[in-house]
Amino acid sequence: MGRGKIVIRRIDNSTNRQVTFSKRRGGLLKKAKELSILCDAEVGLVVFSSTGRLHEFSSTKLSSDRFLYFFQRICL
Amino acid sequence: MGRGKIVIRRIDNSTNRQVTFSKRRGGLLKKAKELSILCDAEVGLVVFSSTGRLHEFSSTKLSSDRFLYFFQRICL
DNA sequence: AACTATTTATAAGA
DNA sequence: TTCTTATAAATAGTT
Repeated sequence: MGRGKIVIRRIDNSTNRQVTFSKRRGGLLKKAKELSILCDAEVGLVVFSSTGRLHEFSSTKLSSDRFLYFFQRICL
Repeated sequence: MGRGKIVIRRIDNSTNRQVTFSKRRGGLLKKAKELSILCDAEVGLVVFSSTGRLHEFSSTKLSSDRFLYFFQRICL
C-alpha cells in the first residue's frame, strides 16, 4: 500500500526501517484491536523492535492459562 | 475496506462473525510477518476465537525472557 | 469459496 | 519529522 509496491525483505536503510516500523506497528495494533472487538476474540500482540525495546502489547487481557499455552507454543 | 464502511463493534450474526474472523485473522498474521521481516523485529501474536480455540500464533520465536516480560505486562 | 467495489493502510514525496 | 497523497492492499457485501 503506497506510492510503490515493495518486496517483503529486511529494509537495509536504518532510517527507512525505523519509519516503516512506526507506521506498521500502529497499523498492526489497530487491526488487532478491531479483530478482538468485531469477532469477540482474545488477541495478544507483542512487538520488539530491532533495538530490543517493547513497543506495543495487546489491548486485551488474556487469561493466564491461555497465555501459558501460547508460551509453550512460541518458546518451548 | 470493502463494499461498505463498518463500525467497529461486535458482529451480532454468528455466521458473519465467523467469516470476518477468518478473513481478518489471516490478514493480521500476514501483517505481523511482514513487520518482523521488513523491520527486523520480533513479533508474537496470539488469537483466541470466541469459542476459545487458539487459531494462530507468531511466525517468530521469541526468547523466553522477552516473552515473560510480555506476560507480566499482559496478565499480571 | 470467489469476486469486486470500496475502504483502509501506507510508500514516497513535500 | 510531521503531513500529504497517490497507489497498493485488505476486506464487506455479494454471488
